[in-house]
Amino acid sequence: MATSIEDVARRAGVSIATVSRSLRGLPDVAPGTRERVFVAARELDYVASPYAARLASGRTDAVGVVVPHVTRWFFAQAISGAERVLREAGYDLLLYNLGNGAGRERFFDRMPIRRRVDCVLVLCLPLTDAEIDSIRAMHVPAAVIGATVPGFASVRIDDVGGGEAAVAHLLELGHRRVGLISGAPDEPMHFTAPGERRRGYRQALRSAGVPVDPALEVSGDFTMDSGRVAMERLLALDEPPTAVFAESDEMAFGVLRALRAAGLTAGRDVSVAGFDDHDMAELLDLTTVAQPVPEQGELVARALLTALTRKAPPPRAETIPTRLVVRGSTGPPPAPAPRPGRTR
Amino acid sequence: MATSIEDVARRAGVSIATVSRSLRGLPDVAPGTRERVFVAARELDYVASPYAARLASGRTDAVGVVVPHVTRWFFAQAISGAERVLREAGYDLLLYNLGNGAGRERFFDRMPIRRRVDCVLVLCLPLTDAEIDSIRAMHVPAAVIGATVPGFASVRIDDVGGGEAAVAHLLELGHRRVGLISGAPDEPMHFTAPGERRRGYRQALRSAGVPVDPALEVSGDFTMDSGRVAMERLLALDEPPTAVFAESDEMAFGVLRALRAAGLTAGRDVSVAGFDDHDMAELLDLTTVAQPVPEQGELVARALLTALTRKAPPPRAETIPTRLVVRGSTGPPPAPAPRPGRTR
DNA sequence: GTGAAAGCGCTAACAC
DNA sequence: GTGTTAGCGCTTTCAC
Repeated sequence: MATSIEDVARRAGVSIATVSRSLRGLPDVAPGTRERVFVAARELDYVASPYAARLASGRTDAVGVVVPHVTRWFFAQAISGAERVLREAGYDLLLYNLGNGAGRERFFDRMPIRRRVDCVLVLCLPLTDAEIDSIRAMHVPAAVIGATVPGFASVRIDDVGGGEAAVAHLLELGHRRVGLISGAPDEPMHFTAPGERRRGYRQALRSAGVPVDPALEVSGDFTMDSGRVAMERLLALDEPPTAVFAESDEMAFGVLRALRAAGLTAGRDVSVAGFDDHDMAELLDLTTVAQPVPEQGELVARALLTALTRKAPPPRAETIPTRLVVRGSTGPPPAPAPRPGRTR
Repeated sequence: MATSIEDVARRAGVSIATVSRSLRGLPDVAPGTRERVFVAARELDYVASPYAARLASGRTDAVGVVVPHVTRWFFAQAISGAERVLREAGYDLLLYNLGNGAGRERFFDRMPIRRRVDCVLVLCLPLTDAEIDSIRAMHVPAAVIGATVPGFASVRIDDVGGGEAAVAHLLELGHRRVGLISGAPDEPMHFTAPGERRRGYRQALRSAGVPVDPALEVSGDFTMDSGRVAMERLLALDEPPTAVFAESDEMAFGVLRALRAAGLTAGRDVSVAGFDDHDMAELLDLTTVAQPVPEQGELVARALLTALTRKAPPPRAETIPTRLVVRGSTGPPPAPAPRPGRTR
């Protein structure tokens, strides 16, 4: 078997209690003793069994990270940020990738995460009430990104402000018919981004004295393909918009695709603004609202660590700012308006 | 505290051994007894403590997954494939995201993964000999994707064939000056993809009777930006290539960017072929060599599970085929050759 | 400052 | 088919 704490104790000529204390850096160990233990441990290439430690201490030193899809840009970014701070703090990261709907159901049904983590980080954005209850039933600190859940710590961006900035930019360029491609505002999913970005869109219109036209608002589901379909719908309108704000870059990519298919050029014929500043946004020259995703992962991880150490500090909901990145996909409306008439 | 196996035993009127056997589905339990145990467990909402089980059984039922960057498309895809089969098989997935070079060094130095997993899946492609030794020292089954390591199970694609197919396609279109943008062939990293894709490139040229011109081969490092820089170098040649094969889509994206910056159109002025079939390849209309990444993750995970159950089946190195996907970024060379002269 | 000993909550022999 | 019991390898009191 692997070398155990007893082997180290024997070699260092001390008791296993002293070995435990020394190696964990606890006080009340004479410097010389500690040194002898370190040497013995090194010589034996000793590593404490984490599972034995967990059993004895009651702590798991592990955090569960639940994501819908590791493959989606946003989640991968968030995980990497969270992983860094958790790992640094000595925590193990148990990954639960939900995948499809069936996987999601299975997870919340069986809760395989129970009893194996000290806290949970749920990046699974649209959370139903039942799912939230399942997490709550674990009785460990929990945190989310991009949503606000009572009792959970959370980190999110200023979605309203971001949406407003994007649309204000389009309006400043002279656009008056600005389309919106929103994510699905499923309720009660506690996923507030779609609704808030839309609020930002409307607020910007109102501030500019431009009437809100429901015909210009189309729903997608945050995938590229849904963006393409939505844009096709907008292009089919009698009076298509001269600019579009997509609530995510991936949907904006779909918009770009629809434009190309229609023989239109982004930034000239139709302006397009996205949201996220996806890695590919720069390549595609997409104007977008940048949000620092790895940083959100870091922040939420730190919030979790805080919840773990201190005595019940009420979970905070942090909001961090976004930044408009103007690129080539937005420009003034085409000189000869596609149709001279205005709705009103 | 949480409800323990004793609570269940008491409630079901049996011993803890019977509870253990019943819940784990072991034989030699009377159906009625098992049922009573199940009911009691359900009523108490009992979940066995995984860590106690690990201590007692010696198995960890966990696998460590080591990746350089979760955020890179390839790794995220591979993880999702592997996660699915591991989770289904009841394994926990411990994620180790190396991040930067420092993180990598720290990991292989401290090996925080020791004693906590039954096997390791290393997606960390370019592996040094020292790193491989660190993994070996764990004395658990290990597997890799995209490389071949003695003693480790592995899954990879036919890189030579893929590269050859891409370049053959370009040659068939009539191109005679075909550039190569390769990944860095760092040795001894055991990461064979760059070299093999290059071999495919050269093989295709030779088969077509086109001489290999070292001036047309430039190195990148698999990032988009390195692809952009490499393409700029190729465009600066006296006789720039009319077609380019990039060893990864991300580098090909950089190529597309360089072309646009130079006022050139992909597929008309210069043909571009990539490798991977990245999510964005379709949007960017990039001809590429598709490789099934999640499937590779699944396969390698299954190989690991096999290594875990059966008695030492010698680790296999599997190779799976690729598929050429022709899109708009490749076409015949421009009719009036940029420069009429030919090298030879 | 250090050691002895009692668990932590299971699994796995072994006995019945 | 079921129960008893001895660990698994630590942490944590509590003495000294």
